[in-house]
Amino acid sequence: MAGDFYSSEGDAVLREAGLRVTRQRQAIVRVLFEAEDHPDAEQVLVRARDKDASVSQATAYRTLGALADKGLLHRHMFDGGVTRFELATRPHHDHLIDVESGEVMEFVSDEIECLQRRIAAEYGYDIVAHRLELYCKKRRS
Amino acid sequence: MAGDFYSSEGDAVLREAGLRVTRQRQAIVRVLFEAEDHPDAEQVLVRARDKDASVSQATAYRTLGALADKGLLHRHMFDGGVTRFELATRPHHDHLIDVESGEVMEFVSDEIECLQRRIAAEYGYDIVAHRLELYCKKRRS
DNA sequence: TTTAGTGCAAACCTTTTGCATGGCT
DNA sequence: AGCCATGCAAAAGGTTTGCACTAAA
Repeated sequence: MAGDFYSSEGDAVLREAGLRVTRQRQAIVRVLFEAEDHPDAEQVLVRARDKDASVSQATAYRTLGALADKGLLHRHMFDGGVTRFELATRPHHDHLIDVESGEVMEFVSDEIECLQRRIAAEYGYDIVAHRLELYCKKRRS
Repeated sequence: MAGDFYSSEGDAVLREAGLRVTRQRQAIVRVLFEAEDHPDAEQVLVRARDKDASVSQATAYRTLGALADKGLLHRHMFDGGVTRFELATRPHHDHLIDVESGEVMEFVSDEIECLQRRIAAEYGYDIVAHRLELYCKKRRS
């Protein structure tokens, strides 16, 4: 049931990207739909192999790259070193990272979005994309 | 004259980091003081060799890494793939990147800084660091 | 003199790619 | 059938590290 749902959703994403629907890609996209975190390629690979053991590293990277290039997936590099992925179908948000636990939270601020556009405009620019990350420590008071 | 100035400033930075003052490191730090852009390790290396041909790749990476770890240098990963450096002694600012020319501009917005702190506080957090990058295209109107 | 820094080259790690085979459409 | 996708393994690109030697303190 849940599997069917994700599977169909996933197939749609793949077709939208102009990619053929293969077992391996279905496994990868399902992992992305089920992910509640921001997995990197290695984690996606491991989880996808749980669904279909035949998924190779090359296919994981190629599929993630293709989906990201088509704009269906967002790439993040929170720490540096590893690229993390997130479905672009999710509503826009920025990230708050707990530097002690590594937990990543999401937030939205229309005020900040608005200020960003104003700043870009002052320089004569239009924003194509932006990245806002807050690295934080839990307040102990 | 200018050389002496930068040299002294550089020596101070190195001592502050608890590092020994060597010719190679002096060359590297001077490059950072003179840089008006956000060079990556490779660029720092090339420019440093211009001042002292004996600077090796290993020393460039080791020195940049040590200074960054000590907080005297900021690391950026604007595009993904390459780490770029910037002296931390410079006043705080965020970045606006022209995606067509690659040019990096700097800006400050007290309003945004303030909103960020407020958002973190809502989650019970204090901001340790943040990253705000606006990827933009020149407005053609 | 002691201890940290250096260059060189090899090792690392994540990501990409060439190639022959396999499988959507 | 045709063309795209796959797995494997090798390559690439940036960064790190082991080691014997050199130089700052």
